[in-house]
Amino acid sequence: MWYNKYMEFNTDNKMKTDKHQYITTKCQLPDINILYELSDFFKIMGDSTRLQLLWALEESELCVGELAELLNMTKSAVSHQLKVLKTAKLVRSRKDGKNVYYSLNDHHVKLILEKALEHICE
Amino acid sequence: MWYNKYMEFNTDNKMKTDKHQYITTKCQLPDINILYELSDFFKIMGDSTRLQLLWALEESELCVGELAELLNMTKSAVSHQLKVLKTAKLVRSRKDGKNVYYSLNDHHVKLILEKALEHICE
DNA sequence: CATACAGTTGAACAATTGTTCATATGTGGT
DNA sequence: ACCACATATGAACAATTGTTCAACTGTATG
Repeated sequence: MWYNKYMEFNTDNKMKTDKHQYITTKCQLPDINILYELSDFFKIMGDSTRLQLLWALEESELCVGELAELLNMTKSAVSHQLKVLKTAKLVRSRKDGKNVYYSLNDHHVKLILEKALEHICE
Repeated sequence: MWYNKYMEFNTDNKMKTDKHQYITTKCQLPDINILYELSDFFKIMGDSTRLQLLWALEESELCVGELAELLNMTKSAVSHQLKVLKTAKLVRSRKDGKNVYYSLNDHHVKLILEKALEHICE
């Protein structure tokens, strides 16, 4: 007989299909909603363009054009991805004349990247 | 004038399109190949089904049927995802009669999940 | 006001993804 | 040998994703 403290996982897994709007609960034992938030977070990190943007911004704030030149991409593509990162609250923006400067918004991201790097590098 | 120590980012970004086979380098400064590996890792974590599997296996090893019942999924779907996790070396398997038992293969994963949880929970 | 530049946006497209279904493989029991 | 069960596999499908392109907003400058 097997038993597992996370047995209550999918008491309500219809939520997944309709773009799961989470019930915001305080953080304790990982329930299914937390896992949805977690996977959404990892989904955002799971793109090399976005990781490049985050790495670049870890150094200093940069505007869209600079980032586009740095990563050798169109401004449009960069802008699209910055929007994703901003919606996820991973970056913030500051307008200065014609330019919009982006910078990191969350100190956790760096820590997570470091842990993941340890994993990759064995 | 802007400058950034990661300026050499995309000296060779054709590698991205053809499913980037990485040049395995020892871990030091994050170069573009490391970022590809990182994003591949996050991609795998970026699915709630796979996260559920990992969480469940953190407790104890389980076989495919048990996991399927636990997550309320078909055995086929579970098997497919376990294969993804195994290919990524995040789980390992052990055959016992008709059953195949899966367990976590990497201690880093738990640490990363914890860091990410801290981030989610603010 | 006109122009040039910086950034945003939405539609379109190809590419990738996760699940389902049907089928195959392998194991133990009778 | 046969059957029942556990798992794996591949094709098919819908859904999601990232980039490109063209058009748009906004700002500075002449």
